[in-house]
Amino acid sequence: MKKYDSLKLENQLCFPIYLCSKEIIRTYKPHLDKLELTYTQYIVMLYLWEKEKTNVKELGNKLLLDSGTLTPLLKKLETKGYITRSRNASDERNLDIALTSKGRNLKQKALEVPKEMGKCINLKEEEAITLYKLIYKVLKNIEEE
Amino acid sequence: MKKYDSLKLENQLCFPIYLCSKEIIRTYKPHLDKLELTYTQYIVMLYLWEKEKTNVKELGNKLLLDSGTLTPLLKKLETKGYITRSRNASDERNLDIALTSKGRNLKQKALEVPKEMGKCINLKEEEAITLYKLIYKVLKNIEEE
DNA sequence: TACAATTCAATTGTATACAATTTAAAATAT
DNA sequence: ATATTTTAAATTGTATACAATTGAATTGTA
Repeated sequence: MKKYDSLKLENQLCFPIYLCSKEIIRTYKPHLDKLELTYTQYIVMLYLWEKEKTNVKELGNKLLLDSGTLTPLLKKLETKGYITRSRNASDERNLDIALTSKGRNLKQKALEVPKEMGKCINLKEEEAITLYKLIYKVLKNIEEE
Repeated sequence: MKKYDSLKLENQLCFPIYLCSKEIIRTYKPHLDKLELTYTQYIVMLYLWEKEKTNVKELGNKLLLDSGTLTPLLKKLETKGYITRSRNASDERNLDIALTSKGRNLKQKALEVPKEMGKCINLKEEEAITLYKLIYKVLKNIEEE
């Protein structure tokens, strides 16, 4: 009889998730190159395309990134002309981030990206939903720790 | 009727996987600190605890890391005394990696890590298996691309 | 055999990631 | 009102990640 070692499976669950994250990001690269965005810059833009405005603190909470990562990244997006960075008038500690029209226009080109990526990931809709739910369950469980 | 936008889901599948990978690695940190290992160093050690010996090329293929990442990381593991690095005698292009006795002994301490991590991830065995299979399916689909 | 092509680790350069510290601003307490 | 504490972004330092190049060793080929 084959013994099922759940401890080993749990041990190894992180590794394929880690590989999967890296591989999906690698697959994004050629598509994002066309937009002059890295993956992390892309998820910042995704958030801005939804919200139009944000600030560093909110972005850090949503993307789980700290200012050490965001500060240089946002400066690059500013240099590319996709966003503006400005101190909030009523609380100078906060740095407001807003889309420029150039950044807003980029959304049209970006619409092709999820289409191409869906083809690569290539799961049935039902499988994608199951995976999505399980990943969020793990995130929730870790958060509650 | 609620319209289900599969394109949007596919678009967003990468983001939770990316978050999940980061969060699991963050959760590993306090446990791995006890072993003086980072997460990437830990997965190298996991591979060595199974195989005892390897080389940079094989490690790169298994962990999907290139020499730019592995070379400095392996030098650190050598400095800690967990591995040896030596040119292969029959083909000097290859760098052999082997466990030291100190590295081998570390495995005993490391046995606690997956136990603690299983508690954090906290999925039912059936859910963990489903997640594991779906993640590997995505990896396989991307590889075939 | 000599020379071209290939292979592999190391190096260089850019971009995350995050812990820890610093600095400035705002909120709170005395 | 001033001092203390808290908050937020920036900075510093360490560690991945990976593309592109380099250099040494090996293989394939004319």
